[in-house]
Amino acid sequence: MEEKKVNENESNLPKNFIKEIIDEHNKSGRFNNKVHTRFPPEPNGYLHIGHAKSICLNFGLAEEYKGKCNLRFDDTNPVKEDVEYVESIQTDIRWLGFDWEKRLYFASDYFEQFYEYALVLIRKGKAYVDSLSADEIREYRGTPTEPGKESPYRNRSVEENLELFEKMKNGEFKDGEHILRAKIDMSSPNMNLRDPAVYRIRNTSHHRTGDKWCIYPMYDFAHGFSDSIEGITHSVCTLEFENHRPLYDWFLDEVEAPHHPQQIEFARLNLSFTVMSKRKLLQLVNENIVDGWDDPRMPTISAYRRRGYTPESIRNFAEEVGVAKRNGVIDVGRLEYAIRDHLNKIANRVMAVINPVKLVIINYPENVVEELEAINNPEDETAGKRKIPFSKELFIEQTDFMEDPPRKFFRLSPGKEVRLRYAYIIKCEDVIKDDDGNIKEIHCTYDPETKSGMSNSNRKVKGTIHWVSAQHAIEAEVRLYDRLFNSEDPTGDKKKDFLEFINPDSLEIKTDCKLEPSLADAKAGDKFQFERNGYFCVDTRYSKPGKPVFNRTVTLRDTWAKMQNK
RNA sequence: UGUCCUGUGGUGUAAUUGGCAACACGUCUGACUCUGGAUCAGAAGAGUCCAGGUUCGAGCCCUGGCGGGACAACCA
Repeated sequence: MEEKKVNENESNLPKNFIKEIIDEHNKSGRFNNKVHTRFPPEPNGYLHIGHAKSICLNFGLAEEYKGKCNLRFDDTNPVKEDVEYVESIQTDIRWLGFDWEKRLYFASDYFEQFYEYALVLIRKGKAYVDSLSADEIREYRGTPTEPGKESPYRNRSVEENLELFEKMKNGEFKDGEHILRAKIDMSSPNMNLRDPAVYRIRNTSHHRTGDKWCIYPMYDFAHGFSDSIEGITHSVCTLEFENHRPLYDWFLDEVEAPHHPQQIEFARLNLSFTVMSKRKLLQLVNENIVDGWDDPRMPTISAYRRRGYTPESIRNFAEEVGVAKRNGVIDVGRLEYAIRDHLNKIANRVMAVINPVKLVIINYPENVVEELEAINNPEDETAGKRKIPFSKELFIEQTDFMEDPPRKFFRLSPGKEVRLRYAYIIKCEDVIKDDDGNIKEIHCTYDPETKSGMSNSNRKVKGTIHWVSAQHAIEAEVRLYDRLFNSEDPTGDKKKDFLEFINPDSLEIKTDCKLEPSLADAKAGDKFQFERNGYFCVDTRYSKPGKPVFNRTVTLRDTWAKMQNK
């Protein structure tokens, strides 16, 4: 047999258009076969799953091509930014499993250098101080289909521009009084080239540079230079910056920057049933529609972490959805698939009853407790086994019993048999109700010959249900989370606000759940599969010793529920 | 009535650069099962936005349409 040889420098991951561009660069030697990327968040909010895609892309590319990836905060707008965010962002990236090593940078570290570049432009006659108001500038800019017109201040002398810019820097003006603009082309069909703003006056202190500056550079000016200074080869960003690329290149060319990176744009992640814009997420937080940035219903990385998602699942998801330039929407079901897939392999199984109803085995002796053996994870032998107590009185799931069952109902109903997982086959003999007709207890008999593992325990029954011994059960609160929106595209309806699509049932709190006793010492963040229910984790905020709170990460695939929906 | 980007099963990505459209999720069968989970076996589903052209041969190339997206912050 001929062995397939895999080139060590070539990964087995699928190619995307960015890797193809990199391959071409490597072939032509444009960047000396180096790959150096960066993830450049603005510290003005929490990272969400869309950022996760970008993080996986940038760090992933670096890893794959044996290059490096920097973390750089794009902190050029002090009025919106905050140190709280620079902390959370680092936490989230580390949690995802990426390492920027010593390369933690801030655009604000380069303010001095940026200022020098601005002077170069002014001296070349490529930038000027404009004294129009913001409103006037907008009017002069024209529209996408009409050319703009030049500012009356456009032809100030270099000397005057230098002097004015100096005064801007020295804090001699109020916000908005003047602005430094690049002198390009007011009639360019690309709006970004119509004399874009370069430096604006902000008499605001910056979270890192304090009061040293009262002028701050704009994104387009600062970003390319930051990339250049750091030796970035491939500056990967989202599609909306496509029209900015000519400007990115213009700045670098005009100051004759020694290193000129390649900007590459890809389609940002859109998820169905989800809103992703920072503004809208902030609104959900501010209006207390959710319980903070890390509310498990949010699409933020911190929320997914709290909800029980694993870094691996998010990275797999990012790899699976791929990278392209076409805008599309990914089905949230894919994210849910990714976390089920991972948790299936690593989460220990456990029995927990979320909506309990009492079940009494009338022919089982009082005061007897059996210790039954249960498998922790059928997908992982090394997870071992544990003991579960069994006794006369149990709790089972309300939904596992029906007085009047439909066809194909494999669970318990009067006169029918079912297996209690890891225990016996039981038969429903009687149903005890209160005066209002609510089921209080279900009475069953058990067959002692059918204990799990016994030689003649192989009798076939249609269903197996989970249970918890009543006297041994520990009580817990369980939070059942569902999608935050009940519309596939909450922002797609122009006539309705996205808040009208909030799913009123996105959180259901169950307070009298009964769990098997092994869960007594579960710690915050621990993840389990509640058999036949879903994956759950111990909440990191509300769970207290002796008063545990579990979050539902995701349900199990449920073909029974699917059948019922038809 | 501009510029740039983009159109491939329901969804998302591929197609060794011109050679029978593949993979994943989803959907549907069936098997297995002490989780209606997982697993296994299989199926349906696109002829690649449209119309021309080049070619023995086009999802890939050319021409012209049509659809979708982005751009008018002193945000990033």
